[in-house]
Amino acid sequence: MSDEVPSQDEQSFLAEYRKKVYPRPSVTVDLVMFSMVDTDLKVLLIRRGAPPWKGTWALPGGFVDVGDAFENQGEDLADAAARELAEETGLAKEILANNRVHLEQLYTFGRAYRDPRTRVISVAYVALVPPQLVPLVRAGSDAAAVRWFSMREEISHFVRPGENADGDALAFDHHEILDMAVARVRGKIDYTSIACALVPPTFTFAELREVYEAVKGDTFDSSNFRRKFDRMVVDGIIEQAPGKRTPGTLGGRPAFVYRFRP
Amino acid sequence: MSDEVPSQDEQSFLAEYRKKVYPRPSVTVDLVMFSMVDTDLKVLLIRRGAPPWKGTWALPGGFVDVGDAFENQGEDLADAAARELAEETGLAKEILANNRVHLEQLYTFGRAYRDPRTRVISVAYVALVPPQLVPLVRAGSDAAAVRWFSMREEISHFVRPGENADGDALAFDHHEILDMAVARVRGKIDYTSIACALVPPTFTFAELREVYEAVKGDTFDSSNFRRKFDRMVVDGIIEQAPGKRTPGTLGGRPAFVYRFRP
DNA sequence: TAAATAGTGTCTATAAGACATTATCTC
DNA sequence: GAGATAATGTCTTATAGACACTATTTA
Repeated sequence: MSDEVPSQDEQSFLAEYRKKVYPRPSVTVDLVMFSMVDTDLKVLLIRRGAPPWKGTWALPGGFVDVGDAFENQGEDLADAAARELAEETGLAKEILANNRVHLEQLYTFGRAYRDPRTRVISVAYVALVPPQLVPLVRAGSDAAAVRWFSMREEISHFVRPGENADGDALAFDHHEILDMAVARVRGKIDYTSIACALVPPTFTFAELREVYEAVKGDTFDSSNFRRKFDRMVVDGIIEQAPGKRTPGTLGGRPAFVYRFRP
Repeated sequence: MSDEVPSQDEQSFLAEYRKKVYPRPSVTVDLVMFSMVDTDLKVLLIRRGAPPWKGTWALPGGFVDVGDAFENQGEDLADAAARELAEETGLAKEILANNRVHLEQLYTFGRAYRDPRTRVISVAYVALVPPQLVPLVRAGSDAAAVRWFSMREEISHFVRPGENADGDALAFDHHEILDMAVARVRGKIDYTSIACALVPPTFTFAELREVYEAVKGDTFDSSNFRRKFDRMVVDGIIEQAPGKRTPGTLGGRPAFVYRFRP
């Protein structure tokens, strides 16, 4: 080896670099998928068909495809989340393309030993699924079953790890992820229009209000909520659609119908 | 092999699992460290001493230690961020322990090919560094230099990738990370007390107002801002400290001094 | 007409912006 | 006293909660 060190350009550095391999974590995306059924906020859980936590309810998710990690670096994180969403629900691409699903990154959970298999760092995403897709969801390949759980009635019965109580727990640290997801949606519903991702393509004032009430876990005064609703109309977020919709079975004044503005 | 499949318990599954190895990404933490110097919001950048992007300014950061990824799963993400903060600034543990630094996870950036070396997924953290630590920061081992850049005067001169203009760019996708960090702090300063992480241990009304003005990039009416300030006092977030502080060089009425409540 | 749901009007309390005024220091 | 900065007072407007009221449908 000569004393003269050749100026190592980035090309040759790259070739060198790829020879060294340090231990790396696995990276997954986990999905907190919310939707509305009747007047309830629901979250989609899968029953795990394989260890670890076999047989327990968990958030859907899967590994991010990173190709060979060098020449082919694989898929983006948001693409991985969208792919998992399609796979775990069995919803076809065309259906998802025609029914806009709100998808946003939530937080990254990477505590050591959160997965016994190996170091797993999980990037969690929140998905808001329009309610017309709920009946179409089927168990994907990895899961023994999928089910929509009521946040109000059912999720509260799951215990958190460390709570010395009866009842089932969610797999891994998924209760923590779910808690943060609810907090995110609750926070953002006040100053964004994400609620619109949880109503059908056309909806009434009352239907939008039900979304707010389900998310916030509280009731909204009809008159005051209409101020918020009217602001959305004048701001051009929503607009009136043709026709009216007759409420419940026992009569009542038909309501105007609205839709999103594209 | 017999027809009878032994019921595979989680223990044996684990042993099996570890034999298989799929390609994995590298995971890093990147830090957006903000502080105040005079009346300016500053961000700490390092000049990269090694390829890729050698010689360009970048956010400090480094790889997450994942141990061997199996029996030893390494450090938590927040611990990695805290460790990098200490390493890149040269600040001793004791100093950091005595000067509370606000550290929160921002977002995870994982676009394919964002790093030419290999697939790198970066968990970005925002750190708010109290101003008394600014003079103590020295270049860490990995960096050729560190410098606090004024968000108002200097960062605006860096171009974003794709902008066909003169001027330097930040390394990787760090401009995107920085943009999101500013947006996060700007948003949270309104409804949290994070501004308190950017003032000295004792501070005046005017000093806290300067933090708000630097973060928001706007001026605040003194009288109206005092309402916010008074609310923090009655809410018990801050309290009056003994003594007064004489302002600028040319006289003026001395101001009351405040501190955080523990 | 009763029950049910949709939609309107109004009073009040709170918070925020604009701006005028008083107070206390140094030189 | 002049200049400088700190602290207070007040008027107006915007927004949110509480609640009373009117409107339109079915059975």
